[in-house]
Amino acid sequence: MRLSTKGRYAVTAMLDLALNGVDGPVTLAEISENQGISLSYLEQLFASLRAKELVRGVRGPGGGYYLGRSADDISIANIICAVDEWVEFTRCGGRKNCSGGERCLTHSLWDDLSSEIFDFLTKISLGDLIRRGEHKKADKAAHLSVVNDEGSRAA
Amino acid sequence: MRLSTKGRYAVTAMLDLALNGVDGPVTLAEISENQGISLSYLEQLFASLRAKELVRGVRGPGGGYYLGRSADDISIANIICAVDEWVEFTRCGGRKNCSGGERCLTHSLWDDLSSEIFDFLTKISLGDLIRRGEHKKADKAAHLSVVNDEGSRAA
DNA sequence: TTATTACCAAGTAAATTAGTAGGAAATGTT
DNA sequence: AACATTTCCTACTAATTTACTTGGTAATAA
Repeated sequence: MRLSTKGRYAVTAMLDLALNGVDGPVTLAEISENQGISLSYLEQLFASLRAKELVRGVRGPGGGYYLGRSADDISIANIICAVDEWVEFTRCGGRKNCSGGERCLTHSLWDDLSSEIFDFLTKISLGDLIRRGEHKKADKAAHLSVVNDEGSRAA
Repeated sequence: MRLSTKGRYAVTAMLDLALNGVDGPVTLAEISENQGISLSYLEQLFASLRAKELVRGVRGPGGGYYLGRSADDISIANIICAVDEWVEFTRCGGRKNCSGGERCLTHSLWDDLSSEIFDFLTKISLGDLIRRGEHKKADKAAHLSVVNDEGSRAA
């Protein structure tokens, strides 16, 4: 698992798309404006996202992007994997007596950790993030306070 | 939260240190040999780890590194933060009507996700990883073992 | 027909990663 | 005291990745 700024850009853009794409497609120009990401970089990111069918593009005036499927069916891991090019970390394949030997122990430990993080991010969907945001928004709008529900954490 | 190969190197090295440092300090040369990380790069990483007091160096012959504190008191997040230089992602500080406005919503959502991942990695200690590895080792010892050695690969 | 949008490819500047080189400062051993 | 070993420190560099730029082509609604 890899978690870089590139992945964040992608998650942020997808979140923007999910939030603003409820009625009609969202253009990359809008997302670029909203999130301060260059248009061309977004194009690169969306090329990857489109390849994994996480988004669907519509050309021409009034066009833009839709989510490729329901926000509840798109996990954060999906998004990050689409743009971040899964990097194999254990380079023991070619190294002397790595398999079986002790020196690979740390590698397999890291692999376990890595897939645990992956599982974690797999369980969080775009839909989850949106609902979490709606709670926040509602709280703010109603000027309520003390509703301390499970997901939201004060910072 | 950031999770790069640099962080992995650090976690792997710390794991190596924790595993091999039970009786006496471990030299960076050993870790370099074990993990296939260049000595100088390890020196850089350990400079950061030392600054956060996650390791303690002993100079001279027979010297090397100890863990700065108990393996149970060192979280994966500690390690990654030490070497990875926490990057503030939300760049809204200077951007027009970002605070309060809708355009910051995705940012705060990402922040929540980010700190959730951070919490997750905070709850996993080096000690946890080691214990997990010991279980694996026991399994393996009973089996022993397919030597999966493929000869040449460019170093 | 035209403007608008996705889509595509090549190149580049900036940042980060990973490694080199050449030391100096401690410290145990001889 | 001399020496080898090791951390510690600085500066440089190659490779890679990130983020952006430029200059298009293709589809499509108006």
